[in-house]
Order: sequence, then structure tokens, then C-alpha cells
Amino acid sequence: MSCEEVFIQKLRAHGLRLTLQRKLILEVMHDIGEYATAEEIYQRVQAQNAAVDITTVYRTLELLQGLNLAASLDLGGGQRRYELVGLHGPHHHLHCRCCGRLIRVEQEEVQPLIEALRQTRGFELTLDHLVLTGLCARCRTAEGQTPAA
Amino acid sequence: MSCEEVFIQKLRAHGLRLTLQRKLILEVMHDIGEYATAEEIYQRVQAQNAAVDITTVYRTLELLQGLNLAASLDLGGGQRRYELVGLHGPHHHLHCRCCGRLIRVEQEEVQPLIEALRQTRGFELTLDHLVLTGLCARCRTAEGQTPAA
DNA sequence: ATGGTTGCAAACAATTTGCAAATAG
DNA sequence: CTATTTGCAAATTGTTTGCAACCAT
Repeated sequence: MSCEEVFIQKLRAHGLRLTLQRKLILEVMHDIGEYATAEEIYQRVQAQNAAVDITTVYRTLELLQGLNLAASLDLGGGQRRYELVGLHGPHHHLHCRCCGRLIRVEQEEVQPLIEALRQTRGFELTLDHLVLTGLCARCRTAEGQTPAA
Repeated sequence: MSCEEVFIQKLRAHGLRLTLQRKLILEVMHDIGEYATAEEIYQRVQAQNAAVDITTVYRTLELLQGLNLAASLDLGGGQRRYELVGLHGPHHHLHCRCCGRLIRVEQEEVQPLIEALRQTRGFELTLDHLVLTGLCARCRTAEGQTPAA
């Protein structure tokens, strides 16, 4: 069953309606694949079809999360990011604090840490979207100046 | 050399001035110890002495970061947190997404992951304030309801 | 037809900025 | 003295809300 079909079905099950706007937003998120900001989604939706308000994007994102079709994460910098769930297997991200890039990391790479923290601390790391901040290889190479002087 | 002495010295070195406000903010941050929001610092400063504006708190926090006396991190939720550096050794935090609590984690616990990511990805995790999101032991026990239904 | 949905404008919260008055050195 | 610093008010940015018009069903 395609994303859109699942979406329609879930909407129906809640007495909600399938609008052009919602269809577009879902489509754009599907295209983007990875976590995107409301603004990025908004831009692409506008490119496709004219006057969809950013308010509607926000409302649809909230809706999708309510239906467990999307997840969001906040890397700070006041720009929450959204992604359709189920598109990718469980995975995590490295977040470069220099260039802002998100690098995908598979479950296995992080597994040992997850285990360790569960054992020693009883702390259960968020499985679906753990975000690790640091410097990516590219920025490390390019480094030399202190970012905060 | 105490925090305040270092502060005064660094201020002087940059031709900056030691004001009552700055002294108070430094003192409060020292008291709090762990990462605090501008608002929290502001509240405590007000309790101590009357009318210090929150603008001044923000400006002082920026100043302290510029002098490498404070570091900040953004857990999302639009509330950046600040801490004096050098008060604690290198450490990290577990951030409970349920209760919002910050749990301190020492360097050693995270070391294997740091090594692994450096080797496989060339990614250098931020050493001083890595934040790992998940569910703390307390909230895991209390769990049962899905947070996002 | 009718209740969920939209777009607009206004509200919000955290943070930043402009500027005249206040003050540390 | 006088350049730095402060407090206030206004601007900014990302997001939310109120409400009349709109349109899937």
C-alpha cells in the first residue's frame, strides 16, 4: 500500500478529508525523503502548485504526526524538521554543527552505545531519530579557524 | 584563579567593563552550575538584585561565549541553554524527551561511540556537550501510554 | 448541505537590535 | 570626561490561533 493510500485510509478512519493541499504536502515530503523544515516543504509545495499557505503546511505536519505518519525532531536553531515515517528503516543522524548537514547513520553503528546506556543508566535512547552533533569529515578538514573566537 | 577573576581579567584584556549586572549574571551562572536557560538566569538575577533587563542577560551570555567563558547548547523547544565552561570536566548529557531532565554522563561512557564514528565516518562528535535524547529510567518505568497518539 | 479545511491576519515566544540615558574607568 | 553598557521599545523569526469563507464528502 502506497503512502498516499495509507494516508487516505487513515484520514477516512478519522472522518477527515483529503484535500489538494494535503496531497501535495505528502507528495513533497515523500520526494524530499529526509527530514525537512516546514519552510523547505512550503517552498516546494508552492513551486508545484500556487497559493498554499505555510499555515496549512504546519497544520498538515501536525496532522501527519497525530496519525503517526510523520515524525519531527528539533536540532535547535529554532527550526523543527519533519519526515514521513516508514520511508526508511530505523536510522539516526550526525548533525554537523559547522555546515548544518545531516548525515545518516544506521542502527548498527549506534547499537553499542544504546546497549551501554540502557545497562548502566536505564536510559533508553530514542530509537528512531537520535541526533549526534559534531563536526563532519569535510568541515574537520576545512577547519583551522576557531568558530567562536 | 576564581571565575570572577578570570572574567575581570578577560574583560580588561578586551577593554570591556565590569558592571554590577555582569558580576551578578556570572555569580548566578556559577551557582546554577549546569546548563540553564536565559530565562532561568534572568529570574535568579532579579531575585538577587532588582531591575536587570533580560536583554542584558542575553548580551552578557553572548559576551561570555565570545570570551570562551560560557558554552551554549540548544535542545530544541526554542530555549537555548548556557553554562560556564571549566566548571566541570568534559561531560555530556542524556536528555529525557518525556520529563525534559538533563542527566550528566561522563566522557568514558561515550568514548567508544566517539572513537567508532571517527574511524568509520571521519565524524568528530562534539566533545564538550553532546546531547543524547531518549527516555530516562524514571519515565520508562512510568510509561505505558504512547506520548504521540 | 454541512462540518472539516483553508487563508489571512493577528497573536506568540524567544531572541535581537536601535537608540538615548546612565555609568565604569 | 567619554566610550562602553544598560533599559526600554520595537523588530525578527518560527510557529500557533481565531475566524469567516470555502469545498470535500
